[in-house]
Amino acid sequence: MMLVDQLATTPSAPEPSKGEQTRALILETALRLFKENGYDRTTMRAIAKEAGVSVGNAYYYFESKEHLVQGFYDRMIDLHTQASRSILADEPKFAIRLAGVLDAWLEVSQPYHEFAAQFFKNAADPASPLSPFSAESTPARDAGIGLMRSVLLGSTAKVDPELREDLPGLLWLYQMAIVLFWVHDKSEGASKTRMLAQRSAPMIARLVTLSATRVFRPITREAVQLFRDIGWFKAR
Amino acid sequence: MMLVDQLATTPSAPEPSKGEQTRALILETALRLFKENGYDRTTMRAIAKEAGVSVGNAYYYFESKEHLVQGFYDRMIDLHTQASRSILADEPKFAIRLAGVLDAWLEVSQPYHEFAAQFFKNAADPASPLSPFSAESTPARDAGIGLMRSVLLGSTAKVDPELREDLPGLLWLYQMAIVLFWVHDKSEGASKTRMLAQRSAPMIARLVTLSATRVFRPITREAVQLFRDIGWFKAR
DNA sequence: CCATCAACTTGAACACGTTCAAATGGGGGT
DNA sequence: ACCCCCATTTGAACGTGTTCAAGTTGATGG
Repeated sequence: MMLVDQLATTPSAPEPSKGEQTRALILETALRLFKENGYDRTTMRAIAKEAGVSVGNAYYYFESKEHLVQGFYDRMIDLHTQASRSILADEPKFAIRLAGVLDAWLEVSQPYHEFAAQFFKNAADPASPLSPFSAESTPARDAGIGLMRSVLLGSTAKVDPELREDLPGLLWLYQMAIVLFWVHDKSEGASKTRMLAQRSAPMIARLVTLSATRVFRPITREAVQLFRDIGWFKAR
Repeated sequence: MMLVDQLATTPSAPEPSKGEQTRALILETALRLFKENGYDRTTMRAIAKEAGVSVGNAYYYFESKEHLVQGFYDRMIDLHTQASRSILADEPKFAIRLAGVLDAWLEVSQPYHEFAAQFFKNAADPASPLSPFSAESTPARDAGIGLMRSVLLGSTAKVDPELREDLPGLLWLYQMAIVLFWVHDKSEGASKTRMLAQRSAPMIARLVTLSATRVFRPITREAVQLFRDIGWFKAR
């Protein structure tokens, strides 16, 4: 009853059924404990106990401990999109838009650096639902690619039309590379990753504009064709 | 006293002490079971039982299940180096040398594809000794970079001198990207990865030669400087 | 020949993620 | 009021990687 009030903060608040309440309670508890104590040190038993339910109940709503992290993913994407809004609205230059979006990501992710590093191994497992390349991550991946699409579309950059459609997917891959570096980055405040993002973004931007020039178009198209042939842009 | 004898064992002088025998027995058994049944499905109890020792005994010689995989790494590097020997001896063109070495890697790794995919999550964990970026993997990493160095040095390619020293480290990174793709590759015989390697290698080669041209030198140097500034070539 | 000591070996015990047969409970049909 | 159904909930039990106090062994010095 009290819980209804607590959880009725959803924007549209459609149906806070009993099950949904329990599910939300477990998820909230899990994310809080993950942030407080880290992923590895947070046991399913602790989550259940803290949420006031049984272990089995947590497994009734979430297939595994990893699946609990999907909720974290969704939240991060939300925060990232929100944090990117202003730069995407105001800035016309592609390089700055790109750098801004990357910086926004680092900003919202910073508090979860340790947590992220801990469960990253699961995310890298090809068989894990947490892998950014997995079918389960399709929504998250599409959201990320969509963000890169608006980085491109809202800019004044001239791009080879052949590349235009597939570029967001490649930019997302570029972002994943930066995330990979970030996870391994132990510098204070991830300053190395920030440097990497701020200085590599203009270089990427230069490559993108170069792709439209006569000399480079063949090379560009060869690369894009290769990505297509290995199924990079296909359903995953 | 006894330790002196035990540790004074030169590479060629065999000193099959009791401990070393047990250690080798456990390692051999583990690698065989890994290959036969996969990493996850091979339990420490099974390894111990098959080797005719106790579980605790296995932990006396290997810190963890993951540490057993270091032996696998070492073996792979050995096989890879050996499989690359002929192409490195005969072929002068950089692109073909690079593609050949990548193909050699795929060839020797193929039988372990499933096994590799299963423990790859551990390898991606920044905290794991199995991470290719970890301190424990320094010998393996150096061997890999060394192989790329001989790909470069034995070729006729002209490279910006500024880049020449650091290029092997970047080529190794390129190889890691291909390995990452390979781990996720579910196509028959990893045909997609083979395609990726065979077609991307010449493109990399073209980029490398372009790096020496007047137009590209500034861009090249900017990129190399960035890698240096984020500590890519530094001790890890 | 014995005592000693460190290298080696043991297997029960621990904490974890996960499973599942059984219990619970509330809402709808009669 | 009753009963049934099924979503929900329970917690003991399983298999795993890992730990550790205790035991065994074999060489060494007396």
